[in-house]
Amino acid sequence: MPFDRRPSKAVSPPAPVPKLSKNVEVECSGCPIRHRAVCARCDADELARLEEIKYYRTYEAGQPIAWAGDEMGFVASVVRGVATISQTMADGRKQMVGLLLPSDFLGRPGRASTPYDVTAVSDVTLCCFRRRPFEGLMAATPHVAERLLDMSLDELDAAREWMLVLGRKTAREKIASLLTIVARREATVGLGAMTGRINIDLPLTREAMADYLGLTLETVSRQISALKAEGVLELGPQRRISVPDIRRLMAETGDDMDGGLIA
Amino acid sequence: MPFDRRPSKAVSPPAPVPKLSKNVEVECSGCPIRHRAVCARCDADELARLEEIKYYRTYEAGQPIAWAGDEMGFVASVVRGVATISQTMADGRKQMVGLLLPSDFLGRPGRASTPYDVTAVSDVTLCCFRRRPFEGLMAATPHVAERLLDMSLDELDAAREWMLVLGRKTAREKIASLLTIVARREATVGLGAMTGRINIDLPLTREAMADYLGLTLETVSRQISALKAEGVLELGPQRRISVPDIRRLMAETGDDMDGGLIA
DNA sequence: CGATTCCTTGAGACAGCTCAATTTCGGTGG
DNA sequence: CCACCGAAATTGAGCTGTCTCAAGGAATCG
Repeated sequence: MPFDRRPSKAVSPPAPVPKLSKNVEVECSGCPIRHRAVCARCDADELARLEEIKYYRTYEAGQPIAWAGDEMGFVASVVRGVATISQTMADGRKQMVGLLLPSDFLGRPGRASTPYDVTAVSDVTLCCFRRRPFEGLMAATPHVAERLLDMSLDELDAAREWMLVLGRKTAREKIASLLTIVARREATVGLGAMTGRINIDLPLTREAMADYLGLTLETVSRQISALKAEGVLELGPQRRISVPDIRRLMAETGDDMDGGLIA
Repeated sequence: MPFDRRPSKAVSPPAPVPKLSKNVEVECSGCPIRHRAVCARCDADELARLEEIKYYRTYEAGQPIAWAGDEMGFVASVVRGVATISQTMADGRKQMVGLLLPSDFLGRPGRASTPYDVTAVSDVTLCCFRRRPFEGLMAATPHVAERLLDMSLDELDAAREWMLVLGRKTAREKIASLLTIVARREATVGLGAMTGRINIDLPLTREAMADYLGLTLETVSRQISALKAEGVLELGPQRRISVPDIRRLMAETGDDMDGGLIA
């Protein structure tokens, strides 16, 4: 059953009716990404106005969220799940250019159509805001725009870090970098420090990793096998990866990891 | 001989006296990047406040503007010249992650130190704003922050386009992509349309291009020689490149260039 | 003009790609 | 619960685009 929106209020017909899913989380206050998403700095008043224009939408693993060139009537925060942002060339070569994890922002205010394919990798829940009202809200209240600027600059840094990975690192270093980055991100968000054993839950197929790293899936597989053979990582079922000693993995990234957050 | 500036106007003392260079351009109204830089949307009032905290600084070709890890007391707009943003790995591998052309913004409000090396490639003039006052101004007036968000999102798009280049394109396609991007940018800014013969003034050495493209300088040289041999481009003195037919070059980028701005 | 820096070109090596064959995994229905 | 199926992953063998190492040549600048 789709979440039901406030049942009162004779539904204003222009609103696009999303046809999805059972979850009915409406309270921002209880939202798992409340303090990390684009709404992080909103005060009660701003939150209330966001709440008015927000709705949830879910996608199953593997489903497209948008194709390049699509009109996107909304922008959104990822509440849970993982999605990828990718570009495809005419002959099929594909490159992932972003990974959307919970609290990440999707879409660009002021632009109607995405230039990227966006795909749900695991089951994904989005907290969507219709674009127009969101843009109005951005103009009216400073905190959303401020936060979005900060998040965008973080993304730009991430993209630049990734450019180094793509342009200059070996296959092995690329794999280690991907896993380290995801591990770091998971450590930051939730539980666990960047030390000792770490479990990485990265629901990407070998092919998806390859598209991320600018490699072929065979090369990804070979490198992972090699790292496993050397004991740097262990493979569980369900694409689960366990890293006995995160520092050994980080040592394989090629980065100067002195300036690390190592205990 | 460098441009000489209006010699008049007793300098207002509070401005930090840049110890550089003879040029003293003070009027925003006559600024060549007035309508494209971070100040583009400022009204007269906001501009006046910017004018109070701004000062010019110049760097000669080849000089470093900042090293990774440096404290940066200012943020800045590039007024003229070209600078590169790059990252270097411990073992010397280097990757450019950004190209700063006139009107581009340098630095991140809210952060004291750069994570990147920034280098002047040609003689560069920056319009600098001391960081603290600039941050204050951003909080106080909406137009600067708005414009900066837009510019950052454009940069993010550019970075993502670059990720495709780095991850999935062949050496030849990389060269063609770099030249096309610069040509497009030059066409947008100034003179010339994206059609017919185009002159590209890209003051990058082969090595710098290689660092940009994730290649070696030898491969860059070979590919450029090949394109020249095929008549796709002509090499002048001073690193000047002339493209007889821009569409032939664009056809080599691997992009689907249907959606082009081709006449 | 020398000296330096940048560019070009060649020849051989190698990392990662391509093509191809199994094997393992995860689900599904009998 | 097991047999089966398709998708994903692994592994092998040979190929190739780019890198590495090396030697000249062309600019540019005191």
